[in-house]
Amino acid sequence: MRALELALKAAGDPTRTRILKILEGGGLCVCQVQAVLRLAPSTVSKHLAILKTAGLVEDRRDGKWIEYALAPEGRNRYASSVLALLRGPLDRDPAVTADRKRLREIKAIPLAELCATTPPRAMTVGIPNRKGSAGKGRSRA
Amino acid sequence: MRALELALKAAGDPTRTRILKILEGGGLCVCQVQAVLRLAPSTVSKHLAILKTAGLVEDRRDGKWIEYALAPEGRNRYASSVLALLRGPLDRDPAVTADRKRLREIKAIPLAELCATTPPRAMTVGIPNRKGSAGKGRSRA
DNA sequence: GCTACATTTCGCCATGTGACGAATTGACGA
DNA sequence: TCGTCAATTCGTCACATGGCGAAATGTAGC
Repeated sequence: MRALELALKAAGDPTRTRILKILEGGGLCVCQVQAVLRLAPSTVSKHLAILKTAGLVEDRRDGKWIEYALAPEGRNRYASSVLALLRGPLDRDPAVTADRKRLREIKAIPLAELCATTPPRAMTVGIPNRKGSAGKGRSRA
Repeated sequence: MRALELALKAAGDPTRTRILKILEGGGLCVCQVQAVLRLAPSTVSKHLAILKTAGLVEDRRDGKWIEYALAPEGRNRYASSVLALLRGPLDRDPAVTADRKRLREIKAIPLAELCATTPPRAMTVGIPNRKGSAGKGRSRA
């Protein structure tokens, strides 16, 4: 039961669903995923690790980058089913289409340039990162 | 995206998976589910509420009991898919077969008798349930 | 109306999870 | 060899979740 549970829980998180949906267009390196989601690298990395443990994605080193892609059919019985479940119906979801749009822009940028501009806050245009009020998790004193 | 997320998260919990699997044999009232799972009524009720919110189950009042059953096909697009996902492959899972065995025993008991004997400790063989101290989750210092 | 009782809601505690920044790891290229 | 930099791991915080018991809810039957 554990394997199915892992797959369902992995896919049941909105951030990870977003990741799976943008990976439908093909494998991406971590910094590309990060650029689309606009989350901290450590956060993205953890989500990817969870998806990998659940068998939903696979990683492959490509030079200095690591590419993540949806797990191929047959790799994991439950994974394939869960991925199939996401395949069609969410394509009209605003969050998904927005991420896809952003992904297209990001794919146009060479990897070296994209990753270099990630740390400061290159394309995180609309996201002031909210000081500690209620935005996300962080809130120093 | 919310609907799919709810369905996946609801099904991604082991206790709720157990519930869904025992409901595959047909609708059950809360006290029957509780007797199979051997969990507190409030806990079972909460799980059922989550499954209902996710569209995976439906409830129907039947006299003084409330019967829960798997949601029929077509009721909720994602729910049907998720339920289908659970349908076959888990049938060999030890936890699932054990629950099914227990369910058969429990179905043999008339509802009035079953529910009446639930509070003290009818078939909760290994579960004393004494007030305060002997519980499980609560182990005060 | 009142009682009985199946179920739900509420309040609580322990644990899990998602987010972050800082520090660590591991390839590539100078 | 050593620095650089993508990615991961570690430590922490705020919040969500699962479990319980006690109290509230609502229906059936008196």
